[in-house]
Amino acid sequence: MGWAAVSAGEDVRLKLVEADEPEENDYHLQEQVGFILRKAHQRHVAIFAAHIADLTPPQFAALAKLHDVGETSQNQLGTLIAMDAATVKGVIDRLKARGLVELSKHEVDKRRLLVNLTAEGREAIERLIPLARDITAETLAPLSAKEAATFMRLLSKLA
Amino acid sequence: MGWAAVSAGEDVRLKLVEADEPEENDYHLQEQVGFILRKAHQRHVAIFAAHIADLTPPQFAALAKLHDVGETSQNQLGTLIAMDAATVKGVIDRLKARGLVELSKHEVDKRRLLVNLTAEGREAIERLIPLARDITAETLAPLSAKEAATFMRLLSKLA
DNA sequence: TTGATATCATTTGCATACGAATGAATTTGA
DNA sequence: TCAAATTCATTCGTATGCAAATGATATCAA
Repeated sequence: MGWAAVSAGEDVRLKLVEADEPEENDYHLQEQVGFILRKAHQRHVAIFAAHIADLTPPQFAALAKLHDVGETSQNQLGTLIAMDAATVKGVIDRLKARGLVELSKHEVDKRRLLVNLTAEGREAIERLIPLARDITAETLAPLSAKEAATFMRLLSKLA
Repeated sequence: MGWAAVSAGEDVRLKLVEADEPEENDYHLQEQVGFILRKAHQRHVAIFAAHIADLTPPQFAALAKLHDVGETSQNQLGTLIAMDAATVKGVIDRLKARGLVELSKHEVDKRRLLVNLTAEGREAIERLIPLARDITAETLAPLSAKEAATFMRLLSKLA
């Protein structure tokens, strides 16, 4: 440590600080919620990829939400799956290129771009939803059922 | 829905399924741990950006870890902050371009690229760490102290 | 010793993710 | 009604994030 060479003077300062406040002087990155949140998300994405190789989580989210609510505008879909306009455009473009969704213009409001599942897209999402349940289960596997319920409740408060 | 035209027959099927298993037939994206994890992470990144505008969370993580452990190889740093080799290279390149880290070759092992904080980088991270504590606090603000402790414990199990 | 492995770093390609700027269309309000 | 504000979508630029391929170097093992 840097203060070893001048330990006498520095020691006094450190002791005073510690006497004033019980606060930890060190900063431990691995204890910060943002860092752990990022790692937990990484782990989940890896689990997802192991179960569903041909779709990313955002792509799955778009299909699942379309399956849930039916035809919507691209922007509205983005709101529903927490993606900004630029991001959702890319996701939808790739799903369209693969024939899983189709686009059409809104009859009345000419600004809107309507997105809908194709038959193939519907078949795909209905086939994948059971796998998604497995993904959720595997992600939460390190927790007991009670812990998982607590975790989901608290995580929801932060999202 | 496709079964509307044959609703009578489908209704029977659905009821039988529900009788067999108490399982929920609907799939609710907003209840899946991966989706909420992604949103919680998004919220944290937004809070981070509001407090520290000129650095991203990964860049901060790199500086904070370098401050903690001192000079290391680029790959080793990546391991410590949970980034693969390709990602950490980009982060370090940008920090180097801003004069916050400096690179050097390992004397013995010529494969390794050593990374270290510059004086400016050290000054920056020491100035920012108090803000990072605020970021952690604000991210966890929706939870009580007890809930936050529980959450951190459970989240760590998933990371 | 040397051939097979393993490690470190780089590069390429693809996929989010978001701020900011832009343009078209719609809605609002004086 | 019509100008201002808003909404929807697109585009650009920047920054992760990871798989896969490659090259250089180091280590291991027969």
